[in-house]
Amino acid sequence: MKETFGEYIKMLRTTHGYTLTQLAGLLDIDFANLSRIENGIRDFDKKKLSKLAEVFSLNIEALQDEYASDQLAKHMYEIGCSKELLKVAEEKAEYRRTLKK
Amino acid sequence: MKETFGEYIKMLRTTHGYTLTQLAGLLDIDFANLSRIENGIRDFDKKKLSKLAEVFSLNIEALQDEYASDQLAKHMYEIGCSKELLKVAEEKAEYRRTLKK
DNA sequence: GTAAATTTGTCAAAGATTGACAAAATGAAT
DNA sequence: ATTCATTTTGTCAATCTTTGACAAATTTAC
Repeated sequence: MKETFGEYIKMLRTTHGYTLTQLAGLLDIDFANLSRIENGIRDFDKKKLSKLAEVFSLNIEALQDEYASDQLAKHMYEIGCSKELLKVAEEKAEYRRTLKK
Repeated sequence: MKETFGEYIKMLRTTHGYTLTQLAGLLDIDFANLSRIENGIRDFDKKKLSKLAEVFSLNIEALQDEYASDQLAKHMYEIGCSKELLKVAEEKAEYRRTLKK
């Protein structure tokens, strides 16, 4: 899925014909902040993922992966992550895995 | 470099024969917290990277990359990042790059 | 044993994120 | 062009997280 998590939510919302107010109500969040989430200004609250999955009948594990990959992509984007830096990070992540065993 | 940033600092400190108190003094941080940083309990403060580079005569850009890759590795480790998830994240990071132009 | 060094405990201060509501802007319909 | 619904932006207090600071406990080296 090549879109931000916010764009994904907006797609879900519009294809289901919901307004911000309606979806925000179902998710129990402020509609103005949902707007910010869709536009990438704020993050979607991780704790609300299960509710989001419920509302749109999505697989929760898949949704969590969408979320996690989006957060990681954001991190990578923010640090201006080159291929080389990513490679180093992968090795270091692997190293951390070896540590905790 | 296959170690955490904290381990890297500890290596630098010990090879230079500094105690926690001494290095903490040079970096202007609390020695107890430096201990936590070395042991991965707390993060090194990004804003102190230039001071760290100064103290050990390190290339600042290389040090910043060490730091960034460590932070990314930590993030990857924390979410239990699989190869597949990382691949998706890379694509999403690329997508974000295309957006901001 | 003890002195130095390191680690752990704790908590207040600083910083970042989120919730909430108001107000402004956009857009669609007529 | 006016109105009404919707979306976006502004603001700020509340909440959550991180950091700084110092005390106390533990470990290490002699």
